[in-house]
Amino acid sequence: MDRPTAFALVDCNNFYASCERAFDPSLRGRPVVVLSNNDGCIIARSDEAKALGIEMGTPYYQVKGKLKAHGVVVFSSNYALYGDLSNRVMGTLAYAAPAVETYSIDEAFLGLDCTQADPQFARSVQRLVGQWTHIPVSIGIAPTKTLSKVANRFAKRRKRCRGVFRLPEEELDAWLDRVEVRDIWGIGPAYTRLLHKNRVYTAKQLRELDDRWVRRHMTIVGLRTVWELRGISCIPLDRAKAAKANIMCSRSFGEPVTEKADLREAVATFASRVAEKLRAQQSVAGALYVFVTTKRFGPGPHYRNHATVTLPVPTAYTPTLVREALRGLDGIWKAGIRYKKAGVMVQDVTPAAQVQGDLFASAGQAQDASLMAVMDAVNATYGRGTLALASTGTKRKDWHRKEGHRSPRYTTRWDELAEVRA
DNA sequence: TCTGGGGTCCTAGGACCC
DNA sequence: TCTGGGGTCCTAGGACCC
Repeated sequence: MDRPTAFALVDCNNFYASCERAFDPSLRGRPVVVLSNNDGCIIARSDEAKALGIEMGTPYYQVKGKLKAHGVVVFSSNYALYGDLSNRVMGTLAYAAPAVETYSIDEAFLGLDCTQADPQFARSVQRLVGQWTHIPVSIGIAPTKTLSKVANRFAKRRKRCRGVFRLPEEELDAWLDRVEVRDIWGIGPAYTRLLHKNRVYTAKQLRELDDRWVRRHMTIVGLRTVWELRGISCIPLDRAKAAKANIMCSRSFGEPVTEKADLREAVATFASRVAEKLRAQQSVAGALYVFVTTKRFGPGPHYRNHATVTLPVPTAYTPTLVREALRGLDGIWKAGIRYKKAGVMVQDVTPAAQVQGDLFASAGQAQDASLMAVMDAVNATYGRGTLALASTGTKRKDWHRKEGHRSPRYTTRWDELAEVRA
């Protein structure tokens, strides 16, 4: 179904909170919130928690007392659980509908033909997901993806819709008049400011804007949004999820890190996690990026420093990625700084199949190695030059051209500690 | 004291080549 | 002496998403 006649956006309600609830029915009807990494801030709220006026993204410490006073059940996040339940929801959707695009951990677009573009069908999907996964979902139906997002908002907010809403094409103007521009998919804070400055406040006004003006000030992306609001589908259903072009693993630290050994351990962990993700999508990376930052809030100075390391050979081999990440870290680490966050990102990611030789096979061998074993290997080889790697033989077309950019062997770049605007 | 962790796409401008 | 233009690749930065 390349050209569906309509789209449905299926969105899990309060997903993380619903996941916790799916496993503990006694939580039904009670306010639930889920916290981010390090229990830093609130990233999910059940309806009951929302009703108490608890805002998304609020730092936990600011509302701790309030949560306690209202008997709110608080969870640290459990991404393994959420990922698992997400897979079950998506699996159910794939069973129920012919064309599914998994858009995020808690959202999917369905491509609908003319027999399915009605609330009846959506209701049956909603029921099935509820029965099979215990996750409540809302479904918005409309002629384009952007409008299905709008429809989904109404599905969620209008109680009598019970989570299903089809945007009536005949009355589009009247409905879009009630949608603020900031609530449109694709319109963020910067475009909201720009549009307000030009006295555009609603989706209806946005879709009446002149194409040339939109193109000039909001790029082609903004123009697509405007056309989609007019009911012209510009963003197709994308059923195959593409391999990631960048893969990152980063964390904020609960306590500031000042010891180099601690930072090395963290960066080694991030690099090995990245290597796992890389292998999971059958890819190898050509470069990696390491960064460290101080805290972002409160009085300065705030610093961010980073290094890019071009790998001699694209690889997904854990010890190599860990070693190179540590090499990058060594270039940017400075004593006497309280680091609050660090991360590793691999770039220039290509399918492993494009690189001949046994690079990928050898990567697999490291897959089950414990982090300690990896660290041992790293420590054994670190600073002694290269770890023995498979041949560089390759038939990749653009490889030889790119090869020119890869000399000398390590094109490591690191910047002086840069002050970040507070 | 305490503030998430991922990603994508587009554009402008400079380097370089012919 | 005068003085080109088209094309590609790369990078940084800005916008957005969940």
